[in-house]
Amino acid sequence: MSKESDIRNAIWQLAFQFKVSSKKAIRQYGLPLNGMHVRILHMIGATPACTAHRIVQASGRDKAQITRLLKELEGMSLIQRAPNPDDKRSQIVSLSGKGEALMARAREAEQDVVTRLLKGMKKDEIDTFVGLAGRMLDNLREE
Amino acid sequence: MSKESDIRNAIWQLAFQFKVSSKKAIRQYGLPLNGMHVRILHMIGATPACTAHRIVQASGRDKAQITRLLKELEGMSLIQRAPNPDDKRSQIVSLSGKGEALMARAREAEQDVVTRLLKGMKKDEIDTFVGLAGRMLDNLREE
DNA sequence: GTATTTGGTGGACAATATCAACCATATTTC
DNA sequence: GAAATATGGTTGATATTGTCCACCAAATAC
Repeated sequence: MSKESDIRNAIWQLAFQFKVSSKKAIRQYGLPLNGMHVRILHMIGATPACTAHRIVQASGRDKAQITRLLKELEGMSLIQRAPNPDDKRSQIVSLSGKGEALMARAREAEQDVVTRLLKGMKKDEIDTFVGLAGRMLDNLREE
Repeated sequence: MSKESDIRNAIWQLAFQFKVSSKKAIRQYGLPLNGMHVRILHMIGATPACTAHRIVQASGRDKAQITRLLKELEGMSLIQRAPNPDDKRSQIVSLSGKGEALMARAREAEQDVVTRLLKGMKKDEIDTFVGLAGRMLDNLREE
């Protein structure tokens, strides 16, 4: 198989299996969340004064998709919105107590997957991988 | 940011951007294919005596999904089916002339993306990346 | 032979992604 | 300051991708 299809395959397969494993782990923990929910909650938890726009930029997803996911999360009482003092068009979203609690468990579940993923990998190998992935990502983005 | 979210992010973002870029390239070439179509056509082209089951195994996707994609591809006259002499339940799928022609162009489009992806990367870095990704994939699969 | 497994199909539906129109506020331009 | 434009966000509509389940027919195991 050519080098091109190797790298293509590596990216697609790894991402797909990782998604499947993560989803399964989250479900085994009995958490009522799907993949995108978890990812967005992560970002909200990690970003101070997080707005929808910030999530759009960080995730690269369509803003309509983000709007809907946020609405769902709010409907599940996992996040709350507060007016943004800097811009009346937008709101600042943050995790609710329930959201924090759920994410604590989600982190455990995901940690299991990452641990499995990285089994037998040395620290510098992981760094190398993340570094190379970052460079590829930059290559695709700058355009 | 922690090492765990680094690797998670690296995988998700890289795969997402790669998918977006590939899709855009395919569309710019004016090809009436979406991501899964291209991936399956690749496999069919590369696999001698390719059956649906083989695609299911190689792709890791649900067999119902594969059935439908194959039906669509057959509807577009990009593939053809022939009886499998080894097993009357299954059929051997192969690219039609039209399918071959389309894939020749799709390969060009994807080649552009891979070239961009790998810009500035040394050959051994690419090998390292593919190797590490393969090990991670094995970790997730063996379970 | 019957029982079980396997390759494949179809229905139903959930999750994810895309595109365009639109509203309210912010920002720029003059 | 008013008009024009840009930005953050929402909604509708629709496409793509993924999942689960029941089922059929042929293959394999017993």
